[in-house]
Amino acid sequence: MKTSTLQDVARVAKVSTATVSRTLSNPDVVSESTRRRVSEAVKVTGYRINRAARNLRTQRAHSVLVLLPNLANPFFATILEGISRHLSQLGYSMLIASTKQVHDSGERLIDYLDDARADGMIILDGGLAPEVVEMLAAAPQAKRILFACEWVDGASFPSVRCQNRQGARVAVSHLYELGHRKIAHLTGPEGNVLMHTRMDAFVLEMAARDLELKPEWIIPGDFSLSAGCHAAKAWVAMQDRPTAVFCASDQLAMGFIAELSRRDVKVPDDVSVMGFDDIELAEQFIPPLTSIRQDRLLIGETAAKMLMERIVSPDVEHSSSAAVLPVSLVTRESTAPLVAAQTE
Amino acid sequence: MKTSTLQDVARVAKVSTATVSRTLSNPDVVSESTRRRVSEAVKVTGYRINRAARNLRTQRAHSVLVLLPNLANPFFATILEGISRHLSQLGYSMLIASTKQVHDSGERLIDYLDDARADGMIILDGGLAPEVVEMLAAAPQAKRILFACEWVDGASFPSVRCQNRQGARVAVSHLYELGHRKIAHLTGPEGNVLMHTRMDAFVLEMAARDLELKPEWIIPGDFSLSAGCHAAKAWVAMQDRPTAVFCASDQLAMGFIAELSRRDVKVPDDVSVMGFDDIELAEQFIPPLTSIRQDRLLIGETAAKMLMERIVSPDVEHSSSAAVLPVSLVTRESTAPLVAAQTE
DNA sequence: AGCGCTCTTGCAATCGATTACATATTTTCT
DNA sequence: AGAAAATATGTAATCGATTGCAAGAGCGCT
Repeated sequence: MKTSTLQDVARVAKVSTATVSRTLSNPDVVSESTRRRVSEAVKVTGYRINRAARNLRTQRAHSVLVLLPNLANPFFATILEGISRHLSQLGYSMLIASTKQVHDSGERLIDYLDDARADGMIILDGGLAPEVVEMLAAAPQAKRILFACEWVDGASFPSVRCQNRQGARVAVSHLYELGHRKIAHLTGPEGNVLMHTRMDAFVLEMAARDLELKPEWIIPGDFSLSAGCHAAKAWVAMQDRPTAVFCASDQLAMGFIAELSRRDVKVPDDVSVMGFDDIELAEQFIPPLTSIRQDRLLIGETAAKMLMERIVSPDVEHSSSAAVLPVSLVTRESTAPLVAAQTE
Repeated sequence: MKTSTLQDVARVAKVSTATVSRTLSNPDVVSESTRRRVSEAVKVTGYRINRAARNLRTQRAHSVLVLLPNLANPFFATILEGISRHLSQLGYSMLIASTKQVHDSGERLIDYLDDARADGMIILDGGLAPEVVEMLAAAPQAKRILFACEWVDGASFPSVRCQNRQGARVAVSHLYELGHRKIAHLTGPEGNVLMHTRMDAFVLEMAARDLELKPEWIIPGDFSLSAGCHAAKAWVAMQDRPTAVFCASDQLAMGFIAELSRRDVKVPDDVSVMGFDDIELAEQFIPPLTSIRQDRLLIGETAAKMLMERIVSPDVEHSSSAAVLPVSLVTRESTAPLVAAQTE
């Protein structure tokens, strides 16, 4: 009933435990005949390696911690899927925790790396407290930490991100080509790197095209549906209304459109709206949402890949410290050419 | 730079490693004075326990595997949050894998329990292949497996679920009280336990109220948005249209409403629609969705709690083998009283 | 035959914590 | 005072796999 150990296999195969271990982890060094005997013995005994023992001996946890701001945000699910896919290929497991929870429990993040629970860490939260970031950066394990999606300006951790600036540029360009000249931007939360990056690129692109940009056309939000609703009220109240709104997230766009439709403002007839992220729901929304697509599966896989490279060979110099993944415009029905009626 | 071990602490505190270990895990048995000396030494050395070593010695992984059908489904996020919350309180970690991925990688589920990677397993997927279920049930570790949300009929694993039948009854009752007599049910995927349970309870409740139920009013679906869209087409095509539709999930309801609105059918004016689950989005949807609420955080916490009890004391008889959590009706704007126009 | 080489294999130490058992010390009770 | 009980601490085995080192076997070459 008890699971069998290397010793059991060794006994059955009539070899030493060393030989069994080698057969399993490095088959080339053992002879053909013992290899067969051992394989047979493994089958007979139903041997499964004991990971706790291996982890202790090899000083590896064979798992990676993924840290999210908030587990309940569907945006992260596909990224996790990508991470998990790559990790399990390499025999690694994925541990999940939320920054909030870790913080509340009084645990220090670095402990996960310190106490042999995880070999590395993928952080999807750029909003860590500065003292936490500093502590991580100073730790000897800092090389096994990687940021994905979000990042911390000034810190030197490797990261995976999408072309946020390019996304904002493409968005403006798309709306411009539809004839829009008065374009607003509904932003993410103050202090968030993505919010700043996207807003910054938006402002620059507007300027590059010589488009007027009234201060009130930068509407502060926070990526959430309800912020989108609030923004809709602000938009309605403007005397000089933009004819198109570029939202920093799909959720914002959905909230914005939902509130407008409650007030009988039609999208895209009365105003064009686009989002960012291209979450699953964007396609099903009414109207289907024009958005900037991020390949979240690829983000996850790339993050896992980069991190694992650094874990497996900590000493080699790793080329790129930031992978920037492409975004693309997905045109759907929430944006439309400017019509005369709107400009009146 | 190397992390310090029990030995280091023992040396500094001038006691044996045994004493240090006791001080940390069972402080009551050591004297006040050594306790202080050890605590001091722990602080000085910056000691962190090595979990791999402890896991090996105690034969515990101090982690639990959570198995989902699909990581990308936002429905599970809150449940995970609940599980993780409870686990981390007890110093346990949460490992995540998707059934599909495990299957594709050729790994056997039971291996996670066998090889000291996890002490227990919470399965959120009732659709496991029968041979997999059988294998799990036959394993000596079967007592450390628990199902949540979904379950497998006939298998004897403990489980956590919500009052699915009660939910269906409350739904019919709600629509009935609004005056509806012709009520359709849009189901989940064929073969899914939730689908069958909810449909079954729906049919019984309709019969109990002596309401007519045409076969075509049971519309097959699969919990997804797009199935909802298809169902809407079916509804439009009916000669004798139900005035209310009870959907087996919120996503179904949203897809259903979205497609109707494309065809200028108004909800709730022309037809009342309600969902099941009360996902975050239900409230933001247009119109805000009437639904049957499941407390997903509680489901997660309860599942973790029940499983941990069984892991910590495997020998005591555990009272309830199935926790059934309450559901509640959340009335919003997608359901309305029947009006004369609809009956024509 | 004897030497050196390669290829296999075994011995035994090791990773770092836990804990049964033994021992030393103090307290309690008659 | 002396025995018994209670308390505190140390000794050393143990969990199960990995791996440096040494040794044996087999081979070719001079």
